[in-house]
Amino acid sequence: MGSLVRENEKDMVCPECGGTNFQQDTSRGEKACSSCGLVITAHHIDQSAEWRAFTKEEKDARARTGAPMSLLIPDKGLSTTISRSMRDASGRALKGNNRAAMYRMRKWQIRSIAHSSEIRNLSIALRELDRLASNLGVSRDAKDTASFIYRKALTKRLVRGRSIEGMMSGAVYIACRMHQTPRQLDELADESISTRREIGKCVRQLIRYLNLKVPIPSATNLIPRVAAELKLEGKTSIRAGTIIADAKKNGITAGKDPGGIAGAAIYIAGILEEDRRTQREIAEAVNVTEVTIRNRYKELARRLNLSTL
DNA sequence: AAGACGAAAGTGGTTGA
DNA sequence: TCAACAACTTTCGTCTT
Repeated sequence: MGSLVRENEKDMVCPECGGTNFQQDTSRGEKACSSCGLVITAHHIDQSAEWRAFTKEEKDARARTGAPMSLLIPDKGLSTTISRSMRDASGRALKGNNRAAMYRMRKWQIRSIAHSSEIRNLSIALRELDRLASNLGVSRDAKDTASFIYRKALTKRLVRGRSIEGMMSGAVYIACRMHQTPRQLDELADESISTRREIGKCVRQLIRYLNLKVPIPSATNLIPRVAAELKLEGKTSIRAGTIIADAKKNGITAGKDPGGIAGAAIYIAGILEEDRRTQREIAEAVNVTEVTIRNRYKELARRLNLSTL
């Protein structure tokens, strides 16, 4: 299925303007023409399994058939422990080879327990990832990245002492930024049990200890998603994009909430292109208040000499 | 009546001593 | 660790369409 889609993409031409460049709006599964904004394909549905398996055993274990496995029972009740007393069943001390063998077995057993606890953690975490990704419309690529980040965090023991949900939310947040489809901390916090504050902490930890380089969220990247949400015409979202580009050149955007900038740009573009949205609608879409939209928009209008406003 | 505007006070996060 | 600070929010009264 995947290859088919990719082949079609290669020689795709926009029926509206004949353009050949397309912008992927992964949050909605939409693809839009870069020059006129026409939405070409909507609703790519991911029909593949949300997990990956490399061996038959793994596949069998994860297929959703067969008796349910409870993740709430540690080791599914099958664990055995080897004591460190180094004595046999009748209490005699072990000697020589036996002793060494027992020591090795114990070591491996401990390792396997540690390993299985990671797997348990991961299976909970990946379920959380699925939930977050589908509720937030996160692309498959970003999802993979999030899962990769989480695994790294797990092996580096960063999850210890923090909630799985918070860490996973942080991983998703970072992954989205890396894929140029930023979500806001508030959006994550709405879907997660964790608070915005906790997620923020996790994000900082992840970036610091995994040495991730994460692009700063830019207002530009917010446009496609918001445009889709507000059903803007193509020309309007393009106009908004150029306004933001101008604003960046003039250095007005530094230190400002990208949501506010994007909102203001869209508001202005709406007026200029006769495709108006109310401040309230926009404010809701970009998660800032109307007041912020107003402030940014007045600032933009003044600094960019947009006299028609 | 809905939308836009702006003042004033409050909040959470960053910075620099 | 604390205070200062900028950006943003909340709230609310007023003006405009």
